[in-house]
Amino acid sequence: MSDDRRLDVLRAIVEDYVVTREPVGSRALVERHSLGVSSATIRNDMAALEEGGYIVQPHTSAGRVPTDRGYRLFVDRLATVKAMSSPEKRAIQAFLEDAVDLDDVVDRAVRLLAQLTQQVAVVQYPSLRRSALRHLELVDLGEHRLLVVIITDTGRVEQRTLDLSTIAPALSEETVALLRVRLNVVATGRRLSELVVPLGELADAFPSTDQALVRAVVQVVEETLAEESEERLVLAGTANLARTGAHDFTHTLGPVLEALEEQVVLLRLLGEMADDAASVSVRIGRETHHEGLVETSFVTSGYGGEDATLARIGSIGPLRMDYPGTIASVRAVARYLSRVLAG
Amino acid sequence: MSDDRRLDVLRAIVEDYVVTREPVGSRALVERHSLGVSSATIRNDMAALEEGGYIVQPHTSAGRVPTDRGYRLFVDRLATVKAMSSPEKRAIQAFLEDAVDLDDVVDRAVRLLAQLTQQVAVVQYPSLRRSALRHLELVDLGEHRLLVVIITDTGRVEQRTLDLSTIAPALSEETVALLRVRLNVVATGRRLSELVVPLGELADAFPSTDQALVRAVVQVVEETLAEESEERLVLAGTANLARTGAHDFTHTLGPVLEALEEQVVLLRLLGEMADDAASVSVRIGRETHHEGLVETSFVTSGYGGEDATLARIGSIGPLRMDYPGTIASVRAVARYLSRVLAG
DNA sequence: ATTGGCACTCGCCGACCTGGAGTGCCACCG
DNA sequence: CGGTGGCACTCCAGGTCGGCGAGTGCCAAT
Repeated sequence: MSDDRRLDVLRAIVEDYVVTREPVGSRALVERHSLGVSSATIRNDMAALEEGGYIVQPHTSAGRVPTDRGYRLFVDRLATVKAMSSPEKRAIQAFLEDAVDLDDVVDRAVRLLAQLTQQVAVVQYPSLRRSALRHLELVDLGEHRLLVVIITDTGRVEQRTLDLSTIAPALSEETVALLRVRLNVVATGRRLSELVVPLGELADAFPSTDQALVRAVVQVVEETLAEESEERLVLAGTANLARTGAHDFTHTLGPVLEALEEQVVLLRLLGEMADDAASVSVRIGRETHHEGLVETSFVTSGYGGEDATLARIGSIGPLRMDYPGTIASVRAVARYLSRVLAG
Repeated sequence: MSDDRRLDVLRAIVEDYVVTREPVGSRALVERHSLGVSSATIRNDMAALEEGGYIVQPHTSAGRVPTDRGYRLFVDRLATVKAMSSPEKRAIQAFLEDAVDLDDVVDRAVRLLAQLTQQVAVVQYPSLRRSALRHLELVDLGEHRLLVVIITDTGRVEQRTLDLSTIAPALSEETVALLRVRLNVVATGRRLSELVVPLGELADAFPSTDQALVRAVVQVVEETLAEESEERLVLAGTANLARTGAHDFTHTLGPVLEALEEQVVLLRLLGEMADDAASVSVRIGRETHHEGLVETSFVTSGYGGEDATLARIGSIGPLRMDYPGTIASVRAVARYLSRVLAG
C-alpha cells in the first residue's frame, strides 16, 4: 500500500477544501486531481486518514474535512512554499520604503500584510529591551518636570515625564546637561537589556546632592524597559474576517474579535511562537490554546535582522486558509520590514 | 386629535424596539405603556406616523419599526437624557486619572467608552494644530541626522528625523544649541496654528551658513503640523458589534468593519460633526453619508476644554441603540477626558 | 492492492400546511 | 369628531413530509 498516495490524498483534500469550503468527496477528488486511481481506492485511503485523525466527515454521507491535525501535517510536510513574484517583491519593498517614521513603517507593514493575505494582520512594535540605544535625551519642561526620551536604533521613541518637585526642587541646567552626557556615554549603542547594571552604578559618580535625581531618572528608564505593557501591537484587516470568512464564522465571529482585542492573548501567542527564531511558524486551531481562536490559524514570523529577532508579525485567518500563500506573504513582509528598519 | 399622543407613541415604539429588537405592534404597546387608549386608536396613530415617514412595517401583518427619521425625531424631541450615577462618575474619573501618559489616557478613554456603551468607541488624538506648544527639542543623532521632537501641552509628542547630509554636513553642537533656544523662545506657549509666520522669519536671524539648516528644521515642523494624516484615531470594542448587534448586522457586518478601518471615513465624519461645537451630536443611518454605515448611528462629542475643542470622541452602534444612554456616556467620558488633559 | 458495483444513510430543498400576530377598515358611541 | 370594539384579511414563522442526490462502506472480483 502506497503511503505516499495517502499523503497526496490529504493534500488534495486540503487544497480542494480551501477553495470550495465544502466537504470533499472521493468522486470529486479523482476528477480534479490526476491521482491515477479510482474513487473506491480513494475511499479506502480516506478511511485510513480518518482513522489517523487527519480528516473527519461532518455527517455520515458527507465528504471529508481536514482536522487540525490534517492541516498540521499539510503545512509540515505537504505544502510547497509559493515564491513571490518579482513585481510583488518590488511593490512590497517600495511601499515600505516610503514610510516616514517608525509608526508609519509599522502601519504600512500591517496594512500591507492584511491586503496580501486578505486576513487579519498583526505587527508587534520592535521590542525595547532587545533594541540598541541610539540616544537618551533629557528635557527640562519647567515646573519641576523632566522629560526623558529614549530613542532606539529602530527609530522607536519612548517618553516619560518625571515629577521632581520632591526630589530636586532646584534643577540646574548644568546638572541636566551633565547627566545627559554621562547617560549617553554609558548607554549609547548598547542593548537596553544590558543596561541595568551600568546604569545602577552611575549615581555614584555624582555629588550627593544630585544622587536622588540621578536615581529617579535611572529608575524611570528601567521602568520603561520593564513594562511588558509597552509591547504594543497594531492590527489591520479585521474587516477581512467578515468578508472572506463570512461562512466560516458568522456565528463564532464575536469570540474571534474579542480575542483580537485582548492584546494580551496575541502577545502571549507571539511570545510562545518566538521560540521558533526568525523563521515562519504556524499555530493551527486548538494549538493557539485560546477558546476564541479555535477556528483560526496564526502564521507568524520574527523580524528585525539576521541575528536577533526584535519582534514578530503575523496573519490570522480561518482554519481553512491558504497556508502556502499566507506563509509566503508573512515571510516576505517580515524580510522587507527587517531590511527597511536596518537601512 | 392629540398630536402629543402620537409623539408618545413614537417614543414608546422606539423604546420597545430598542429592547426587543422586534417590530412592535399596537397590542403590545398598550400593554406595556399606560397610554390610556385602546389598541385601535394606537393603530390609527401608527398609520399617521407611517404616513409621516417615522415608522415602517417590514411586511404587512407585522409590527412597526422606526425609520431613520423616527429615530431623529426621538433624539431631537423625545429623549430625556439619562444622568450618570455618582459612583459611575467617580469610576470614570478615577480610571482616567490613573493614566501615565497621553497614549495611555487615550487608550483608557476609548476602552472605557466601548465598555460603557457596549458599542464601538473611537477617540481622536488631540489636534496638533490646535494645541499649544510646550517644548521643541533638537537631538543630534550623529551621521548627519537630526531628531526634531515636538511636545504639546496635552502631552502629545511627535518626532521626525531629518537627514542633513546634503544641507549641513558639519553640524556643530553650538549651532544646534542655539537653534534650540531660539526655536523655543519663538514657539513655546503658542498655538501651533499661529506659528507659521514667526517660524518663517526665524532663519533671517542666523548666519548665512546655517540658514539652510534652519529652514530645513522649520520646514519639518510645518510639515508635521500640516499633515492631516497625523489626525490619529484609536478604536475599541469592535467585538461588541458582533456580540450585541449579532442580529442587527450579521450579513452587513463586513461593510461596517471596512468603514471603521477606513480611518478617512471616520475622520471625515468627525470633521463634519465638529461644527456642533463641544456639545454632543448624533448622526443617524444615512446621515452618515457612507454606504457601510447606513445601519449604524454615530454619537460624538468634542473634548479638550471649554473654549476650544481639541478633538472628538464618539460611539458607533446599531441604528437601534440606546440613544439616551449612549449620549450620556459619550458626554461623561468627553467631560472627564477634558478635565484630565487640562489638569 | 485495486476496482466496479451496490445497498444504505442522511442532509438538503422545496412543497405544503397551519397558527397567530398584526393590520385596516367599518360601524358605532359619547 | 375622536375613540372603540369587532371582524375579515394578510402573511410570516415554524413544522412536517418526501424525494433527490451525494457520498459512504463493504464485498466480490481481478
